[in-house]
Amino acid sequence: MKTKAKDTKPYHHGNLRDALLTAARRLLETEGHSDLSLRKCATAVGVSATAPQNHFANKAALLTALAAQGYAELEAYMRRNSNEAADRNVRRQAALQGYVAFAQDHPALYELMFARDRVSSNDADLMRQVGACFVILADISKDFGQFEGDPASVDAKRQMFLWSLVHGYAQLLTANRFKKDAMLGAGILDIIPDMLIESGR
Amino acid sequence: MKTKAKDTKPYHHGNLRDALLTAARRLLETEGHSDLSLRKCATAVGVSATAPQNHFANKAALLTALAAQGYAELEAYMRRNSNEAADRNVRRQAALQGYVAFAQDHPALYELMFARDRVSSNDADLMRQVGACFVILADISKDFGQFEGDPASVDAKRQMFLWSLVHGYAQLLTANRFKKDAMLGAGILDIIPDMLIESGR
DNA sequence: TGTACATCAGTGAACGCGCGTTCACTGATGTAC
DNA sequence: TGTACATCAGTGAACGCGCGTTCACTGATGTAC
Repeated sequence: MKTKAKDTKPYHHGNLRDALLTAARRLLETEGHSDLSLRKCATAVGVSATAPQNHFANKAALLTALAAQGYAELEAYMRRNSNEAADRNVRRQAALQGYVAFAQDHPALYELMFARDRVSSNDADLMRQVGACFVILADISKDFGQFEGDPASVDAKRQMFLWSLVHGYAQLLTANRFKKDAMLGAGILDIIPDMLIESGR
Repeated sequence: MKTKAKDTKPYHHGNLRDALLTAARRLLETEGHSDLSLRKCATAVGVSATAPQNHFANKAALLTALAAQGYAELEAYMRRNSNEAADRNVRRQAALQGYVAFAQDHPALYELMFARDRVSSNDADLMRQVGACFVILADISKDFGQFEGDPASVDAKRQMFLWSLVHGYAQLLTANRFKKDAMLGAGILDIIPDMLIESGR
């Protein structure tokens, strides 16, 4: 950024990759996934239609980067109201509420993150960010609920249970599928059966 | 269908609407949602590009009809291994397994059915089919799990809990998000904590 | 410290493609009399 | 029972649009000597 600070637009953008991602996120949330195009992102940033090619090979690459960014933020949301020193029960509640809050704040991005075949799921950066979220999930699943089987499969079932529950809740909530009045006030913690809360401490 | 059974193609198709829906379903599952177009459906059926307009105003109308069809089938899957005379515990297990089986058999359609903003969700037929599925959900949620609150909100929480769990499981499963070996053998019934099964009978 | 030059990150015109949609039309069907 | 005619469900050429992508190019940056 050592270009002279005139008001003439510099030839090189400086941080086009990030600018494109930001524009893509905005378009994703405002126009929806299927109306998102590389050209629109380029135009939004004020750059020619071909400029994005220097940073993203194609639309899938941009969506993949977007999803990776999403998982990084999801992790931050899950961590934002607790820390490693806190009781696991506190960590679990905070992580679940953060998870749902993320989905509510970025519903289109959240949908993209869990869509089939829209993102190249073997991307290294994406896998890393997904892994970081899974670490939290594994942590808050420990000792939660009773299941049958050997230790490894009990662990797996705990993770699947909690992840399915919070993911399903987040998606049904953001897709506006909870219609009944009595549903509207119920948060993620409210729909976990009491007995699990007792035994999960 | 009183056209003479020559091998010359009749001018009128006879059942173009259904034929288009069938073609659309095949394209949806094989090519993915974003590559589905009215023109492709028309071509697949062997009809001109403008013929579909007589039956579907636009792509959204076709997708909506597709989703409605999906909910009707989901209901059939949920009912297929039990009947109203069976014990509620049997009905619940059968419905949950049927639900997941449907998602596995038609993953792209299932994703469409729960996507945000791809379908006109105020469509009367669609709402009716969704309602029929919800009736089953409400039935199998009765007396399942303990929650706090007045009866109406306890009912709502039970439904939200079970729906979130099975929807999340179905979606994570079909999106191939269960990666660990120990996860692969665990079905929807395996990830419900034992204590709920005991008390839910 | 200067200069030459390779590399990087942009431009802008042009392309072919598939899309939904319009338009004037035509063949088949159903109905009134 | 026949006929006239309205309506329905299709055809096929044409359109404008936005898309990703190509191509030759150019301005800015970084580096070797």
